Amino acid sequence: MTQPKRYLITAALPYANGYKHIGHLAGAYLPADIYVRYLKAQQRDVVFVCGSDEHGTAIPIQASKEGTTAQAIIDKYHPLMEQNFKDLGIQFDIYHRTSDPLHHATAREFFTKLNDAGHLSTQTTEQYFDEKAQTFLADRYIKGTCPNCQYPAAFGDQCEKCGKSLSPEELINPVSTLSGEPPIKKTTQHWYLPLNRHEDFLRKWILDEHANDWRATVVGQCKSWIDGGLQPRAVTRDLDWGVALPENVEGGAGKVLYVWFDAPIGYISATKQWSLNTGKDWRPYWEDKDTRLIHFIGKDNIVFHCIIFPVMLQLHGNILPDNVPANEFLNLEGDKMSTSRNWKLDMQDYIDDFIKAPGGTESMADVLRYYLTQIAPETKDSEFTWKGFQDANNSELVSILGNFINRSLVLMHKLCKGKVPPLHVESLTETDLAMLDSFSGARTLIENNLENFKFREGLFEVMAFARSGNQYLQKKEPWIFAKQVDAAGQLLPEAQANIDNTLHIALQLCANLAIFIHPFLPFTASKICYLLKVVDKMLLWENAGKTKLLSTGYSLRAPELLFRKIEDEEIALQLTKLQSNVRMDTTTNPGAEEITPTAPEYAPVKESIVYDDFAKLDLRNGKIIAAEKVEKADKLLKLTVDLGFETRTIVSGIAQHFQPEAIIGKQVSVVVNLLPRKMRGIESNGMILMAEDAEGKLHFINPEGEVAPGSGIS
RNA sequence: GGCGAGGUAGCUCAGUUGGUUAGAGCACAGGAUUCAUAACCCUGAGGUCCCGGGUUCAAAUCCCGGUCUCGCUACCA
Repeated sequence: MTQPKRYLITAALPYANGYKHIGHLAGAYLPADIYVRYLKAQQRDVVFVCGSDEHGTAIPIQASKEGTTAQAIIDKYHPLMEQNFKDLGIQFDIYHRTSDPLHHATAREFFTKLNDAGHLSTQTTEQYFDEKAQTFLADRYIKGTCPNCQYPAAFGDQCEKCGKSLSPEELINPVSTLSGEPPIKKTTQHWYLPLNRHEDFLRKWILDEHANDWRATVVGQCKSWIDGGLQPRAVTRDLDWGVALPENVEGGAGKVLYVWFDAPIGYISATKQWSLNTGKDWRPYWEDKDTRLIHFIGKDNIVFHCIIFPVMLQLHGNILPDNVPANEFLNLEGDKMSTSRNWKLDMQDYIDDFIKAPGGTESMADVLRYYLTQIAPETKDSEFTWKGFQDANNSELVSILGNFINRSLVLMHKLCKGKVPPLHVESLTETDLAMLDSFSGARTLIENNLENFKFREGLFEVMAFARSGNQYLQKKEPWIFAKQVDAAGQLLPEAQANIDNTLHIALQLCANLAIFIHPFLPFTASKICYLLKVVDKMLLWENAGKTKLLSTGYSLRAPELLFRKIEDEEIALQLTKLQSNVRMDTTTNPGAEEITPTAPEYAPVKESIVYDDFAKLDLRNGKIIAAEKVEKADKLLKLTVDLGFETRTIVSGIAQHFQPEAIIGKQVSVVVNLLPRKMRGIESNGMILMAEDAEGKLHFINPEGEVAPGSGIS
């Protein structure tokens, strides 16, 4: 593989609606940072871009939760996230934001170019518009009389009574469910990215050309999408938060770009901002074929970075990504990380507890980087446990890496007067030579792993190198030679030569360790440099594997410990904290995800109703007398419910929460005057009321004691 | 239900195009040692390679069926 002229590395734009957790860190930012640091150590031309994704509907939703404005939300979280990354040593060349005017201009330009060239399709429709609410109405927000069966409360997409699919235009006397007013018709036009036109290109590019060099899970996911048939995807939407369409675009007023379209363009605007900051040209990074573009993301983002954005880039005349090393998910203590349940570890929390707390150090950032790299979900989901974290620190960082550096320096101070001892070539043993020989081999191993995005294995090789240092010292036993003295108490010259050689080599190994560990643990690498009294420039990769990095006679600093032990109490504290935090705090830090718009966790309180509206509902107590799973549906249970006056079949979407056998005999609350509806071929006559808790689990709503089936509820 | 990725030691994971006795780190046990943060070093124990068939001289690896986990998707009024 020939080396490209330059690299552009991106890490998924974090969504600016709350703190990001360590799953995000392990999935995208940390591997990206390791890769970038390695490339930079190689002195390659590389730009590492990232930034906050500040559009989409989740931002205004978060704003209403926090009782503030969308702008205030992004202004709050953008700097916080930027600082979190800094504290953990994630070293972006630019951390931009999509609310920046430069981004808006870039995204508009991108849209315009595609639109002018005819790469977007449009669809103009007359859509119902609620003047009172000042918004276009989605189909299900419109009600009216069904043209088919005259049922007066049919929805805009389907009549509940006769089951006929409808469009809002067919409804007689349509009414907005938001305001209750008759909506007016307003012409609206939307733009679409016709992905279906590019199926051949995607098939060839991904399934042929990258079948082997991309991760299996990435290719598989793409294949699944392509085989499923690609559909045109709406690029615009009627919303007031986002990148407004260019003014000269006819019919574009009041519309913004869909967040999935504008967010990845954020990589380009970030590069432009970097260009403004540094005076370097941004264009080659996005246009020159000699640039290698790499997107680091989590697996939830595969479709955007492998299907949609590449199509956009290709149409716009940009280069395509060379690889998209998507990671799987990171679980926490036996369970999926969840923001809504607060089962997670935020970067901010880790920083507060281990780095910025009294007695905290920067090196604790490296401990997290170490453990997260060691368990990186490169091929399958993996799990963060506090015990694992403690073990990784105490048994590996402290005992192997930290200990080797420390014992080398201590021995050197005790046996070599605090200076790098000379190398006595004539007295080198086989062990010495083998050790020296292994330096370059270690470099090659680590290098190959890093080039192929195998960070877990790369880090393992670094530790293996440190371990070999311990074995070396053990074999050479300089502390034994230190006892070989003559009658006058003077150390024998052969013994001194042997000691000198051992420590000379051990110290050169320390210097190499600094270089090798640097992409992974940058703070540790700097600290080793400090102890060895060398400048950070030594960390350049060209020095890796060299055996003469430290010059003879150079005096080094007194040893300081690189890592401290993590006590059981600290781990217990974190576990307690995790448990006690569950379910609290559901009002802040909502759905954390990049690019993909998210659904609200709390629906806003609905429009007030009068008592008569409520009285229309007929709610009854019922008893489940039979339950079975509906075929070919994951979520549906077919229930037979005794309502006293009759027995009904009701289909309910609760299969993932209850075993059919376990709910027989349960009392339930039923809406009995809901019109029948067919689901998976079975007619459902009513609806079971359920409560959803913070964990998303469903619970029946039922009376405290036994109440006769058919009894009214009000 | 459809599609995709996985299931290998107590834990985290390697296992290239089938090829001796399936590997590593950590944890665990025993030993040795004392320069080092009760650290290191050596040795060892520990496996139904998810299950069942099939192909083959030979299967963790290839094929078929099943099962479990995760993700996407459909079903949720």
